[in-house]
Amino acid sequence: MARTARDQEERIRERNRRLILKAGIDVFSRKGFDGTRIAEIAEKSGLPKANVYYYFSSKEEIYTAIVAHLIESWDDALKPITAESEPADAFRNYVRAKLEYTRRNAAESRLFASEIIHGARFLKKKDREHMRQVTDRHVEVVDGWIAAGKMMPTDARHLFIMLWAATQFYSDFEPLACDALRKSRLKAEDYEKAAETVIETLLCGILPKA
Amino acid sequence: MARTARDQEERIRERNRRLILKAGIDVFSRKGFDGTRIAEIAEKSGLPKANVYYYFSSKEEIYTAIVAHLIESWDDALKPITAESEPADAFRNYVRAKLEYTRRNAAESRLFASEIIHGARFLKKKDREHMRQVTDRHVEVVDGWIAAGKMMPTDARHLFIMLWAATQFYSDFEPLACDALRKSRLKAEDYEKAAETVIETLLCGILPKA
DNA sequence: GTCTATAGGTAGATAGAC
DNA sequence: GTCTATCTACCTATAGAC
Repeated sequence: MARTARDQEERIRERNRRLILKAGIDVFSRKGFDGTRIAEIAEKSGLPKANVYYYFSSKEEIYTAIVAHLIESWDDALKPITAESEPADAFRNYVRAKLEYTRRNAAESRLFASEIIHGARFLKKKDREHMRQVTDRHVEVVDGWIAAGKMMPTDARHLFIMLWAATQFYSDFEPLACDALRKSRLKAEDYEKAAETVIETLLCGILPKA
Repeated sequence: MARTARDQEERIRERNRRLILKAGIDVFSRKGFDGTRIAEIAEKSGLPKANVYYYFSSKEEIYTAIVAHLIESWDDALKPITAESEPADAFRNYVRAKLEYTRRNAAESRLFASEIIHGARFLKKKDREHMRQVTDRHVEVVDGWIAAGKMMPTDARHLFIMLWAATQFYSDFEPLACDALRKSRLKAEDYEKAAETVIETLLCGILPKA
């Protein structure tokens, strides 16, 4: 009986934390850290403001919890780059997975972009180091492909920056992407066309083969 | 005599407005719109806070003045794309000019990026329309090159998004670029290497020529 | 665990003397 | 045109009853 009651409380805690984080992603991504009001996060999550402070001791704590969580989530999207795969397949899958992920998690993506643009004030050293190491591993794989003659010699680090930039753009800078495409909103098919263009350009370039 | 005095006042006005806008770019780009304090802009420009309000009636007015101005400035960087030039030369020049511009105006670039990420709240309709038209003209040129067999068939709009994304990234997301390149700060030579990688990939792709 | 009320501090904007 | 003092509003965070 005591057992059940405690479980019940634990479930409520878990649920409320989730509600707060979800609302936080929404508000932080639209207003930025300083523009965000705890009152709005409270409202969005259906809790009184004081309850938000019961679960998180400060605005910063909510924010950093969100940032730390989304960095973890990215590791999945980056898995296609392994030494066993062929470069063309690996990059195709990478670009598709990354675009699909940012499309489905546009708010998180924007929140992170804003955090970086404003100097990565709240990005934990540990998380940055993790990202650096993931990049290092991918660079090694690409350098291996180049050494094996499977790819043209290229700077792998700049190559990954290019792919990251191109795939993030559609969600992070959606108003610009909409303007450039002359659409009022981006749909799944626009992301599909984006993937095609990025992949085709990346693999073959734009000059005629002649 | 009255003439000289008025000119003198006009010069002072011009100078102070400039000082405020310059300080504004610095602070807004680091802290975002809501994170920025007028007191800090005043301090940076060497004026008392009340004087800032003498020249601009609100925080928003300073901010929108900055945004409107930097959109104009970009037109120059985009000039290399004209129908008379060859695609390879045009893109080479475009990428170089754009990277050079963002490197030299990193703060403005970040300010604009932050504005877009947070929904382009303060971007004037007129300015957006101007940007759309510039894109349209460039798309026409590229489509012409494709029709003339000077380029592989590609979606020109997505192609420009890709170039814009890749060239903005180094200044806008400098902390990420530094991490990816394993450098503590970006120098001119890093932008040079970026230009090479982007141009080479764009023109020829990464697959071996067989 | 939940919630009302409020303390405490800060920042945008203005009044008004010089 | 310049600047000090201040008004007003709002927001983070907490106290303390239930």
